[in-house]
Amino acid sequence: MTDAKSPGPNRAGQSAGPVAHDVTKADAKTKASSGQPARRARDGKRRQDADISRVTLQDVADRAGVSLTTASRVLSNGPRRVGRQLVHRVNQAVAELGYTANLQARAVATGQSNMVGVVVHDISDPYFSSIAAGLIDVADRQRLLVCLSSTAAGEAGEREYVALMRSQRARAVILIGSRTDDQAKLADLRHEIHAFSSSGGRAVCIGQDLLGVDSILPENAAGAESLGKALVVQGHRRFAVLAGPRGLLTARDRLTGFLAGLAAWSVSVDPRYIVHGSFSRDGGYEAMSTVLAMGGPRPDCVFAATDVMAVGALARLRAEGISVPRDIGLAGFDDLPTLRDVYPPLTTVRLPLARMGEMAARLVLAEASADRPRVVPVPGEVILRDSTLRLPPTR
Amino acid sequence: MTDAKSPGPNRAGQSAGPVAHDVTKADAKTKASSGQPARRARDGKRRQDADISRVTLQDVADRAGVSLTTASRVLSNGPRRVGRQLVHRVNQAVAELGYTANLQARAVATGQSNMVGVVVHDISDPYFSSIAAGLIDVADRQRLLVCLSSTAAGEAGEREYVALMRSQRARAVILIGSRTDDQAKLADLRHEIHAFSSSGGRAVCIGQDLLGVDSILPENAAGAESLGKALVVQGHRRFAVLAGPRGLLTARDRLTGFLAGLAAWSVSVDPRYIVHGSFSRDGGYEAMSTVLAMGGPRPDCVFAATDVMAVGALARLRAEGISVPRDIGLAGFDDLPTLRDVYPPLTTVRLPLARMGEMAARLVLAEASADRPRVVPVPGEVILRDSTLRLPPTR
DNA sequence: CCGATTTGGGAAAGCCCTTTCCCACACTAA
DNA sequence: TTAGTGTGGGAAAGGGCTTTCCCAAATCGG
Repeated sequence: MTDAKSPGPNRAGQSAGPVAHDVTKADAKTKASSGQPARRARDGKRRQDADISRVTLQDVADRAGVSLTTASRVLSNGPRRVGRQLVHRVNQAVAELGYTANLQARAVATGQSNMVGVVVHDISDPYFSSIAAGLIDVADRQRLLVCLSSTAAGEAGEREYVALMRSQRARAVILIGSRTDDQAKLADLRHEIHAFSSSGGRAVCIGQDLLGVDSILPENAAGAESLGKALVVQGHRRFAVLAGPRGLLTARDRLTGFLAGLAAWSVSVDPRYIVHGSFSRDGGYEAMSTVLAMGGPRPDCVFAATDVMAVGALARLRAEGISVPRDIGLAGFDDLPTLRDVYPPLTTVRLPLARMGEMAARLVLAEASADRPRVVPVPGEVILRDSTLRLPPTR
Repeated sequence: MTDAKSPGPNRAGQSAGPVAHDVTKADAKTKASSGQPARRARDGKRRQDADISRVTLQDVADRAGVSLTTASRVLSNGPRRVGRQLVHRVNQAVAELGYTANLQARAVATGQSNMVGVVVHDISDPYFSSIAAGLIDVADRQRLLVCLSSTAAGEAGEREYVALMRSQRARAVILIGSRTDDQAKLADLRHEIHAFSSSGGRAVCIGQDLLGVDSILPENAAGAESLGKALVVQGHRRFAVLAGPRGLLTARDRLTGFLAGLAAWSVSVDPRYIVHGSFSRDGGYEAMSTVLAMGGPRPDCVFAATDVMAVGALARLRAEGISVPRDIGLAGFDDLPTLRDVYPPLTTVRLPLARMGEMAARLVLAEASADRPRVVPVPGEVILRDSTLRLPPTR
């Protein structure tokens, strides 16, 4: 068994013999003519790094017998034209040496990069990965370099990553997910974003419009409100809510929106039946447990603030032998594609997650908004499925 | 009603006025003394970019009244020590100017970066996002910059991304997912990876050991074999296999492993009941359709090459009114956390996905393997759940 | 008190590119 | 002929950082 833990034998010269067009540096130099002391010194130093061969533009220029300038002009497609002959010679040299431009150096020289930082709370959460997928799709196509960070840590982690992106002189940063109501941390984050923006970067936020930057704004409250109304129309009256984490704004919006929807039909919720829990399968499971443990009449419908929580709740109900929807209704939020096949099919509010990611990417590419940040509202669509079906009492 | 769909009231001066330590460039310059023509020219050029203020190390040095060298030494924690006084002055200047080192420039100067490129087929697929989560978790902790690309395109896209990473002088590249048996494309990819490695980068592969680099290797064949045996033991005899895409090696391994497992108990599968389809929900759905459309006796157990396919198959069966496991058994592979609550609970082979990501990250950080690439096998664990339960024929 | 070491500071040479200038050399138009 | 206008090439000045090298001052053993 090849166990990586083992100390490992001595490092031998593994350098895997030269491939077809893998001309060595030495070879290139014999053909090149110039022998400035500067280059000699460099090569001397290079020797230390054993077989690591870094080909530079100078090497290409030497081999093609042109100046560095010309080589650069051929490779970076600027406005300046170069004669056919030389273009060909340069390209040939590039191929022969296996040269690739050093993008870092180019970024330093031009002062612009094509890196985009993306911050999600947890990439393994399908909510985020769906958004990220849309984002990456567009970004890849536009030859942007997407850097991803998973910051379960919250605002602190986000702040830190934005700072990192500023250091990287990234072109843009996209924050996905909800913020909490912690004003101090929020201020920190805003400050960092401000610094990022004023150093020339673009910032986009998906989820909330409170960072003072362009935002993609899912209509959590409105969506939840519509859902609430729809559930009342379906005949449900006694509700429980598995709200998200206390203080998380998305959770709050969905809760208040939902309650407003019920209130529109004069239905209210016993505050004890509003249970907070994390936006996760386990959070839903536990919150559901809490609800079940409570005395009093069992609610006839449960609203989980996210589909993922709903799945947890479903598991808990199943464990208890409570049937959905026969014994109790269950609704979620997000309409995650991954969960579209759970049984029974979940009533939920659909958000076009991949689209939201795409929109964010496009917002990044668009010109920075002139005076005030752009805010793109994204409506949610209530999808009624079996999980809240009101079955005839006869059966 | 908090409807975000409405045009929304005017967003007042949200821009959070200048914060305490937000000293402007101009301010800094009045205090600085030196006025070399070089710097003047630079500032003159800078003016064009309106308010975009890029603070450089030189600015910091000027403000602190030290040399560029000293400032650099304070910030890049090299071996060289600097006096307490100056350290303090520099740090103060950094804070006042809100300076952040330009990591690109640093990378150019030092010749090393901390970027790690990660290639997945589709980040919204929970298989990949689970692995990525583990990976990013470790990488973030080690202050590596994770860049992600979703290349549904296959080897071509992978090759391109590896090339990009070489251009970026990334420290490592991690390829996640299976390759096909297209030898030409594979050779291209290997060649590109070789170029990447010999320019000093590390390469790690998760899924297969055919790129000649360090690999995390899930034991697909062995896992599927065990599963096959277990299912026979459970009493199943007539199998159908929803294999993955033709030519995809992971799919092939799982298929052959499974068949081998059955063969160990002298059970064979009618080749017509081996249906290929994409590694996706829809792929499973369609493959299941094909199986159902076939005449002849219905199989009593279906093995889907991935959990995601199994979910698709389950949906298809449900649509047909066929009950799992009463009428037919169903097994998957991967044991995706996201799908652990589907009903009925899926028999499957568990792969420690997040762990695999972590292992890959650690492999990247470890020294390059001495002579031959390291290969870390990852065993799969058969998990028998209700979906293949053999119910007593009486009921 | 003196040569021998540390210390700690800075000038300048790199790192690998891009871009600005400047120049030589055709051509055209008058 | 005399500008006038492109063209296409290269030297050199950046871009923002690290690191080498050199030197002055401080410390130290005897």
